[in-house]
Amino acid sequence: MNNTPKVPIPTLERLATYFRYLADLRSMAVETISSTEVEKQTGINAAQFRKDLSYFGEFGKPGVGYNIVDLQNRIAQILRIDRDQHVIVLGAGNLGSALAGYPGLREQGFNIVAVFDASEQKIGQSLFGLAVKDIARLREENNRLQARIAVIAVPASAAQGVADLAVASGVRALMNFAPTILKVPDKIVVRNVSFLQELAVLSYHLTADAQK
Amino acid sequence: MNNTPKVPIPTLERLATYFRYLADLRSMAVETISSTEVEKQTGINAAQFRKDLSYFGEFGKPGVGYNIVDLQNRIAQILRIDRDQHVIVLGAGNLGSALAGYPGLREQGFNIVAVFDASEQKIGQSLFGLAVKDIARLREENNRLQARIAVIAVPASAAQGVADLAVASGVRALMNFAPTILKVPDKIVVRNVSFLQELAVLSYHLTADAQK
DNA sequence: TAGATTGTTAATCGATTAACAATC
DNA sequence: TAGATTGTTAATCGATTAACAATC
Repeated sequence: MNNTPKVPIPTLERLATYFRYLADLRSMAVETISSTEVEKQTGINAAQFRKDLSYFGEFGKPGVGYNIVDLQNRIAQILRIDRDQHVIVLGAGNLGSALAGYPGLREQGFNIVAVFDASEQKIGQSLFGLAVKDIARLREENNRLQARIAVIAVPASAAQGVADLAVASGVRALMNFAPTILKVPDKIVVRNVSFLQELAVLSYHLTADAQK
Repeated sequence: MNNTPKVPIPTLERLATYFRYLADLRSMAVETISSTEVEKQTGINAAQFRKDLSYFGEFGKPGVGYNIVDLQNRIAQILRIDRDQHVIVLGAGNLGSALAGYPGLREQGFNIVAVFDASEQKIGQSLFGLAVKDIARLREENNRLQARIAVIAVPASAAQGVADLAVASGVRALMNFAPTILKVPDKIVVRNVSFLQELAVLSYHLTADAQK
């Protein structure tokens, strides 16, 4: 029984943007906002904004707009960031360490509960108050931690193995920083973050004849 | 005179993926590859692959496939990663430091030439062999460095100011890690990397009724 | 009530994929 | 030549945006 009519990924991404934007408005003690005002300030088309929300219900009042606090709460519910989400970081290199210490995540309800690594030197070290754990013990540890989201921050050569281990340990969603295509079971969601891809797009647009 | 018929962004992103994938094949001493083989190994539709390349010319031989070395070189040319691209990192916090030390970038032709920060304590420190420079001197420094790509790794509150400074210093492409919407002149390209967005999409898909 | 703004339908735009003639 | 695979056109799919009746 599936009543939500398949929400586009871009809509979910924008929802996260709205959430943050609403937090800013909230701190400025604004009460309501209209979709045209959203467009002015974020550049996201007003119809787009209304359409995005329409996948999940009715949130505004015709003639008035949207109550900021209410809307932010509803978006938090939709994205399941109204509760704390346990996240584990796999790989305690530069990137894994940076993520473990990134304050923005916890603020938004993503709670990094453990960091794992394979290196003898790193295991046991403290990283922003978290002890680095042996990745060989991921399964036992996650049995206790119950994290469903994992961040893969290991070298490309190790990424598939780590992903397999994560899936076997009950993880259902992966944020993958390794520049490699992961093979995972159908039920598992993967988001690839590729610095190389981003830079390549930028680099392409630097060329003279790529100008619009 | 614009002969390239507006290339979709997803095509450029996939081009970066092909580039890396071809590097792997190359190290395995494979000579040629067909689009169906690409589909099998990467999951990217064979027609998609051919279409992506078709924006830039003809690269394959009917009945044979694509020469791996040639194709990789051509893609490098298209993305301008055949030459070294100078990149500056703005912000020497956890994330900026991690990026400065990320080996994958240099391998792909992205050469981090300097790191800038505003903090007294950080200026002058060494980061993976690079001295952290005073961001107040960005303009003079980049006059010499001539970087056209900048990575913004500062807190959201500082991001717009840093972006303005970068643009005034000759930067034309921005990779923005700050969770904020940057206002920049039309000519400037921005790619936003939002960990929050990624995690929100994952988080949403953990819910039972989000299953396809 | 008149003015503003919503939620939604329909039109548009753009990207993906299937099909196939051309070609090695 | 027969078989394989390209490059490209046309069909499909999906996302964005404009338009507007409903409603505060």
